[in-house]
Amino acid sequence: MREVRVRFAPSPTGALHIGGVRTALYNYLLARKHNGTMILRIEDTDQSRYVPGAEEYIIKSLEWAGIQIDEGVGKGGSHAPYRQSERKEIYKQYAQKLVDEGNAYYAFDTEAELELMRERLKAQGDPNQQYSSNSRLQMKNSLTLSEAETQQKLNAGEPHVIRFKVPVNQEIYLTDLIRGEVVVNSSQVDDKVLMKSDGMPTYHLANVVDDYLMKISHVIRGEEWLPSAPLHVLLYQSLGWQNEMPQFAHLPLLLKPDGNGKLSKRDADKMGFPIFPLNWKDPATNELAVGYKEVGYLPEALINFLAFLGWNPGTEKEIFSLQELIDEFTIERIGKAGAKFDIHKAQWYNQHYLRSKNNSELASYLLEDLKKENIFCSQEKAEKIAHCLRERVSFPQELRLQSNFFFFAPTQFDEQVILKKWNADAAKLLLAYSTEIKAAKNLNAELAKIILDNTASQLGLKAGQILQVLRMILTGQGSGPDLMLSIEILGSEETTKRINYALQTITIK
RNA sequence: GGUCCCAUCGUCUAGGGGUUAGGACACCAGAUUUUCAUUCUGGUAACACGGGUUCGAUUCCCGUUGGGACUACCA
Repeated sequence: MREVRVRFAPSPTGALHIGGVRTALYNYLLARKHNGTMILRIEDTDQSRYVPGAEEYIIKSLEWAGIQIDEGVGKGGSHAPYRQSERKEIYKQYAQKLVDEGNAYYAFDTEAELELMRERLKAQGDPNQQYSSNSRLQMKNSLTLSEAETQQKLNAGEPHVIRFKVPVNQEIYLTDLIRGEVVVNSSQVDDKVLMKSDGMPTYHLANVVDDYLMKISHVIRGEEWLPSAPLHVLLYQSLGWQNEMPQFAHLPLLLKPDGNGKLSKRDADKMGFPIFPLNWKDPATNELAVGYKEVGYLPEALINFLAFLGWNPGTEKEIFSLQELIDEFTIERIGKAGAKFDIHKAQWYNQHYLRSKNNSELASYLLEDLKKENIFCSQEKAEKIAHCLRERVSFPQELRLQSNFFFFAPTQFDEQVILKKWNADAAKLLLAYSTEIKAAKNLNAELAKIILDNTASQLGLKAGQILQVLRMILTGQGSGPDLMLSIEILGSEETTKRINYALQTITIK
């Protein structure tokens, strides 16, 4: 097997889509598995779609996800530059070579003329109105113009493109690692523009040239590229690189959760889940799209989830660290069918990975959030809170959300709960309990429970009678973490204070 | 419209000529929990359809249907 060199090659037209993260991940897994090289190439040949900040965003996103780049933009390497806009001269050379050898030609057609061509072909009943072997001879290009005319136009600086001269009626064979053999007749391929009139190459030329020059061994990309793969094969052949052609693997698409179609930002917004790894503020609209990171997804959870969208190891194991994914990954086990994106599964992974953290790690999430609100909390207390909340959270932020009553005493109580259980006996027990708790030394959950049971039996009552009320009084909530543990964290002073407040506030009916 | 790709529970998927078609998420029920959550146990639920090939097809082949991608001087 030749040295594995793969690339992730996004264009900086906005934030990195979650599907792009998966593509990057699969590339990365293959590279690491074979001690190969992961390259980041920025495909910024469309100046009109360039979005400032997108490149940095892509790099940061990959970094957060744990996908490491060995070579490329922001990293350097022996095949630099890795930004296509900086490789203009290189593409020009190869385009020239194609023209010189008769595999490409200059075309001077205007947009209006192209439109006219399509209409004409349509009227003729041509099923696909393409600029190709059956129309190129009717157009204004170096195939129809004399050499002198062409040269004259070129010298005059007339706007022009370079088009690929696709061979007539030729079967193009392409082996895809995921889909097997694909055959397409060249008559279905149009004379694609290789060099645009602004002097920039199109994706097709730049991609092939760069993959060749950067010695890419495997092209792993989304299925949306499958239709143009035959064109790329033809390009490799015309450039004489058929023996160095990379292997192709076209990944199944990520589909929207309901209905059908490619997963889009719109769908994600509608269903209420992120589509981008990190927060992204659209510089054009100033609109903020919340990222997976900010919503509280752990990178290891997202990665595990993403890896299983279209790939699986064939065993029943579903929890995989990045390293385990690297060890197990094979292209052969990537599926062919598109995968609907189910955020529930991602949540489940997140919950799993969050729980695998120890109390001190969980505490630091809580502490961080508290700090933003200027709420003081000791490390010890935070860890205790983490301990009693750890089975109840799927996202780090929930630690703060669910622990509010530890920091703020409730001022209002749900009447429904109070009314149901409140009576003279309950009040009596509560008062007695409050007194005992106040006197207790080294109060902990166990002791709080013993005191409650003892107090109740001394009064000939049952602890169960007031538990619900006690919870409401102490936390302001009808449900929550273990009450005795909560009392331990609250401490004897705060606990008695809250009980007494309730006794004063709630009037017995 | 044309070209190409795809098709197992609601979802992600395993499997493969003869299986009680397996797992996970979700959902439902029961148990545990003084609550809720967790946890445990159990349950509902799938081979799109029609033809072949075959002793036998969900699996192989063809077709149909359905879905998707592409069809720009965007990637």
